[in-house]
Amino acid sequence: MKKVKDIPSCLDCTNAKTCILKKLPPEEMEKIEYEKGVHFYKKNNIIYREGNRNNGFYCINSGIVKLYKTGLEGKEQIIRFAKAGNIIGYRSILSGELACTTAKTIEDTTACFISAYKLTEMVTKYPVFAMELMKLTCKELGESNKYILDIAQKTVRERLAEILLLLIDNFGVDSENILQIFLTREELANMVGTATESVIRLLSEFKSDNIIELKGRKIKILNLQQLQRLGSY
Amino acid sequence: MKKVKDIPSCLDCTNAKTCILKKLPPEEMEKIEYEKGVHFYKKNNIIYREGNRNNGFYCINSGIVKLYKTGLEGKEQIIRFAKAGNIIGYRSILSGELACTTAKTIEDTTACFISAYKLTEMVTKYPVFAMELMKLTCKELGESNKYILDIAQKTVRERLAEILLLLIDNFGVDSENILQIFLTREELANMVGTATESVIRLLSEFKSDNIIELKGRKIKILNLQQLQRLGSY
DNA sequence: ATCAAAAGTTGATTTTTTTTATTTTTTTTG
DNA sequence: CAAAAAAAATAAAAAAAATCAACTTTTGAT
Repeated sequence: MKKVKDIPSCLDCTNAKTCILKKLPPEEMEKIEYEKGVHFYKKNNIIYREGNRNNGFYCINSGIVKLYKTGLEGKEQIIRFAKAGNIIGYRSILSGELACTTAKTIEDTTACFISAYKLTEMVTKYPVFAMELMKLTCKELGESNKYILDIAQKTVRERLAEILLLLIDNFGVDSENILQIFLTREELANMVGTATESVIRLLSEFKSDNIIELKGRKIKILNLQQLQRLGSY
Repeated sequence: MKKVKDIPSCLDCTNAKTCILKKLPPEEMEKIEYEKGVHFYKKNNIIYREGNRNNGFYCINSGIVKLYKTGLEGKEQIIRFAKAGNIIGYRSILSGELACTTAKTIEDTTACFISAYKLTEMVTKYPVFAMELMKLTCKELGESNKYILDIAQKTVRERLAEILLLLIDNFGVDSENILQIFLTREELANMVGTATESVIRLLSEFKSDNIIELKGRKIKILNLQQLQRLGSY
């Protein structure tokens, strides 16, 4: 007897450790189970757009989403990535503003959709959840503030090193020390806040300094310590 | 019959319109009245330091505070300003982290101090307050994210124009169109994220383009429209 | 498998911005 | 009020990064 696979259930979600929804009491979890929607997105699809009014938020079940703002002439500035267990799209609901970023998948992604109404209800009804969500938001705010400092004061080289370290932290490396997120050079540039050519050039430099090894979009970390020195992490 | 002046009371605080504490029920306001501390700071004094563990937050009663991160070689990056009616220092309490910025007065300032314990109590007990605080945090997050885009993609000239517009929004102009916050060129540079000399040069340019007029730290706005065009606001 | 499009690479050039150095002005304070 | 300190202004040189242009490789769709 086989259960309908692929449709994620909050109750036995494998992202339980990191997911904020687990801070809700079990009876509430069950209710959400009925009310939520489950959405599938192919790679490179937009979940919501900067400027939209979100009427709900998303809990990533699997896949990776990039959150970016669009600048003049359409250049993307990646603000952060979201992976399994993370929530996205809640900021604008809580602030009563329009979405400040566009959310686009960079891998096939499954996400649960929970309505804005439900979110405010959860915050109002469950102080533990409210505190936890507040904690999450405040951490994000701290990270954004750090980002401001970095972009304002560090060189492109330092920032690239730091971004690589951040990605290692976030997505880890496999047994061969290969970073487990595969971004285009352009996406890396859009994180660092620089031109694609600059990223290419610097990656080559890191390679000739034996800090990394490149194979297409795969980045193998050869010398973490030196990378940390470069990013003054 | 004269009351003790200078000691601000939440109950008849003149910043009532903007202050988040006003979202608490009256009986709670009265309690805070007894429990809070009132602190006075001279110009250029530090309220708390980046890396500190804050055991409370501050509600600015009068004055202006700059919140900045310190980068390599001690260069400040101003993240935002706080004025009467704003609260500072709450982020690290809620995230359980260390303070991510230093708070320093740029004018004589009076601030009320409320303990971390009280803050969590307020969030847990009063959903309306919790929602309002969440809203505030999420707005701040949106602003920080916008800042990232600007610093990453705009030129120094555009950023300076935009910072001036932001300051006008925040602190207003008097009847003579003079911006009502008086920053050093260095502080402006620390907001824009550039060298002091660049700010000086660009301000001179703005002046010769009849966009602004300078008299020491006083900046008179002559052509708001053109400033907006420059900052693509 | 082939073709077109997208992504990646490289070198040369130009622009922007920072740094350094020096002078002038303003502000502070004894 | 005057000396000292801090801030502002200006110019020139150096460095960092962006842009431009040409070309190669990879990827995805038919």
